[in-house]
Amino acid sequence: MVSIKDVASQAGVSVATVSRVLNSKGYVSEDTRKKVEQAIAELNYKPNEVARSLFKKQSKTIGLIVPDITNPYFPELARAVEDTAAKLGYTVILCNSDGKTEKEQHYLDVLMQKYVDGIIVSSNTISERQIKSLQIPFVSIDREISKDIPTIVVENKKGAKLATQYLQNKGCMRIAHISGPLNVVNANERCEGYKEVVRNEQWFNESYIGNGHFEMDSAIEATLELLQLHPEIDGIFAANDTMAIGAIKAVHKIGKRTPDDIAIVGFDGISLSKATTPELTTIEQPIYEMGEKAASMLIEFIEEKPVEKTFYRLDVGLVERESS
Amino acid sequence: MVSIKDVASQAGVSVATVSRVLNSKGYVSEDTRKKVEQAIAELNYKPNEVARSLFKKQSKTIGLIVPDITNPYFPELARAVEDTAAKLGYTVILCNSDGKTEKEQHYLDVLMQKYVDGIIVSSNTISERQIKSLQIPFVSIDREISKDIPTIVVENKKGAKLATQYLQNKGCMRIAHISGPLNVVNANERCEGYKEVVRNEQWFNESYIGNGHFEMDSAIEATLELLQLHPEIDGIFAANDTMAIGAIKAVHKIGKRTPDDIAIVGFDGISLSKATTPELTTIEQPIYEMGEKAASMLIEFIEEKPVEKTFYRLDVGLVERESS
DNA sequence: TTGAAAGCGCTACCAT
DNA sequence: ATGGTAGCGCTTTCAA
Repeated sequence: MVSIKDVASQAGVSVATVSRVLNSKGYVSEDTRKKVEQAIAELNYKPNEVARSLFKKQSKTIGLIVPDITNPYFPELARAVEDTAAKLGYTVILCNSDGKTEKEQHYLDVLMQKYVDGIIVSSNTISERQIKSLQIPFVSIDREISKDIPTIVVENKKGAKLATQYLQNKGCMRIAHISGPLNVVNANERCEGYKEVVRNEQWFNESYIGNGHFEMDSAIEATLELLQLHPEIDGIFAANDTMAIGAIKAVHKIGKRTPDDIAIVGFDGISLSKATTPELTTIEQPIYEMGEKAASMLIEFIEEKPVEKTFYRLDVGLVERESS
Repeated sequence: MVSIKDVASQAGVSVATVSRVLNSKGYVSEDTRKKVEQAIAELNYKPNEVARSLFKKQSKTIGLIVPDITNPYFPELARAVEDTAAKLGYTVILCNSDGKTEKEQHYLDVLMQKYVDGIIVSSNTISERQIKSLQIPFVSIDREISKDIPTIVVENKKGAKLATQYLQNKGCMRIAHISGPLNVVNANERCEGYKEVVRNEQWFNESYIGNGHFEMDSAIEATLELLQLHPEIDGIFAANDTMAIGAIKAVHKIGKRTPDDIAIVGFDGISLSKATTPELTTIEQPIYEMGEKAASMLIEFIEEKPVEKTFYRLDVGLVERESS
């Protein structure tokens, strides 16, 4: 690799001068700048970012910790983060935590050692203390950890109400809910939204809520149980799209039809939801926008630019398709 | 951040000694090692990887360039790469190229500046010359660039033949193909495999091949055209799962049924293929294994360990589900 | 067995 | 306007 020294001698100047033209900082005469630029071009010189990082104590790199990039919600998020970071001159290190505290802590350590300039995390187990002790810019996405931590989330409760009311308006008389793990804030909020709508219905009781883990198999199982217990169910609101797809499968399995016998609504608006038959009616999150916002906010922190707001609760909307 | 100096003075030794215990290299008496380790623990010292990188000229980081992480094929691949890299002490920088040469070149430059130790790329546009000029370990995945470049691909042709023959065995009399972009090697191989099976059928001619771009909308369009031109088609082999899903939708749209009227087989085995109704019969690639292999091979190169083989063509298999 | 010091490539301060 | 040089945190000779 050609270094700044090579450029300096090639151009017949000192490394200090080369550094100046590199960073457009300090006085450089037009003439010498030309010479240096030519030398750079001739040698195809690219400054060594590692050396820069060591000196500047920042690396133009951010870390992104997600539970599992294989979960269809996260690729779009990751893409948005990467796009935005790249646009602003940053690079992103991807980490999969599987939602496990040890893995998260491990990655946090590794990222700190690599001098990343900031971190975006989607986690329910990480604590405010843990984050604060890092002492670097941080954004929590899709999960609310503390009002004190910059956060991007969506209107979970509102979305859940929207979904449930929509099902009511469609004429559903018995609406069940398949929840996510209730210790996860967003799953809990979605469940609350559902309950708020049906709580006062005379038919309602807690047995209309089945528990899933945000993935398909658990939802199939939950749906099957629900339908056995309450054959009169004619509408299901699932706490995410993957589970809604599981619900569709379960309904199909016992020979009923979607939406004719049972209408189904999901949550998230992952691209998968357009690929199923019937296409899924869902509460759409602005996933790309969330990633974009998280990255740009993080980088504003990093570059110490003024940040107007540090807590975003983005809006969601109903996308009506064929499953309802 | 606490540095090696802090540890040294805390332990009452020189930085050289601390470095020795850090790397278990050179002589250190049991006694002083204990002292140093204690100091490290007390101060919760973590060596600065950037400084290490600068000296060692390697960063324990690898780059992963994919066209688009949002394409359902790549998350699983990325996960495998990340898992394997993490296990071996490496970190991965994710880059989305959209298959564009400029973006690829840009990321290649950036990754070089960051001193990544190696790069894994999925690309059709990148050239052997480009790669060779990088002078760092490199693995091409899912795309064959040159016999000279370490590569992980699958038996595309064999898989395509498998799919087409299977459709024949299922009793299909007129089997169409929806190809990917034919300038992409794997799309071309899959098309060749299909042709090899049907070429000698009396009904066959090139108009049974529709062109898609490996994504859903193009496949819907292609299928609609194909079906209009040849209403007698009773089997479709799509060059990837996303397009197969598009085909299912198109078939559904014109009121025919899958698999009763038209059987459909895809290619890839992405997790999406299990989520559709009907579930997709497909030629399954060992995606995770490919990512795993790519990462471990790359790291073997990086660490200059002996590598037995540098070109893997992994096997594929038919997974029979409901769409056929 | 340990320490002093050079040097990885770069930036920024201080001279000139 | 330009150059010399210290120093970012670490590893690795070389000497002691």
